[in-house]
Amino acid sequence: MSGTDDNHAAPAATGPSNTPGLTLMTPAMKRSARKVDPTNPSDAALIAAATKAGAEIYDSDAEDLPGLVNGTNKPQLFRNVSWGPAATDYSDDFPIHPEFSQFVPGRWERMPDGTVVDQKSKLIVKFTDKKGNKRIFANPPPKDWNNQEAITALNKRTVQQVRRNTDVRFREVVSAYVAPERRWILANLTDGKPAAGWKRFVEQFNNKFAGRLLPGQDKVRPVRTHSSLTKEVERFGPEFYSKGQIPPSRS
DNA sequence: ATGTCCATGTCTCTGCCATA
DNA sequence: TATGGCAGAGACATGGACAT
Repeated sequence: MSGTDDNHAAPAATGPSNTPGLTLMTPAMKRSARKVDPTNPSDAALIAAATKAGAEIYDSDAEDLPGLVNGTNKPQLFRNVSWGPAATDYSDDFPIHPEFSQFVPGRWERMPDGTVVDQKSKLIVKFTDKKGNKRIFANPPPKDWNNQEAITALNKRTVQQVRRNTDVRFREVVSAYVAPERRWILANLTDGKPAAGWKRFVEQFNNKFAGRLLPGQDKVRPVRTHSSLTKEVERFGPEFYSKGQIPPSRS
């Protein structure tokens, strides 16, 4: 993590397990690392040294427009602002592969270089879509930047905008558990738990499946983590595994 | 066309417990 | 008491379905 910024979000090579034609934009930092804690003195100092995004996005101090924001199911969570000139400025850069790091709770986000930036500037999303058209999406700001429900809704909306209109993706497609994997899980559970502990269970599962091509499948099975397997069992234990059955798999 | 919901998989935080 | 590994639970992301 030293020296120059070779860890900016960048178009990563589309991995072998990724859908062809799509570009994977990996976030430079994990969510937890990007969160900023104003309570922490060193973070507070960073915030004090940073500059807030200005009225070109919207005037934060101006009165909101009357009425609730349109275009959202949760208008209580968002401000109905009057957008600044940036929302209609087509002279900017409109990348084909837009970068986007999901909003984190709090107004500020930590960057790879250690500084913090105002997430307000991420509300206006600009890119060139798959048809070559310049697009601008102005997503209303949350009333409370610390409200995770608002942040989640904002992230979902923004990511959909990118996903529907560009070939950029932010995470590799995950593959669902298939029947042979689930049969193995069922066969190796005792009273809903692995007899020899989860660690062993995960190892054995991956020895059996990870990297293998199963009959009727076109892709190699992925490595599963502890969390993935315990969640699978937690989710389907009561209705299926504990009754000696496996959950239905599609395909 | 676009916002949200649903189902599902993964990441992350927290607490427990054995041991140093 | 401090530490490290592990398990459980909750947060949250994704693609597709659904709604308007």
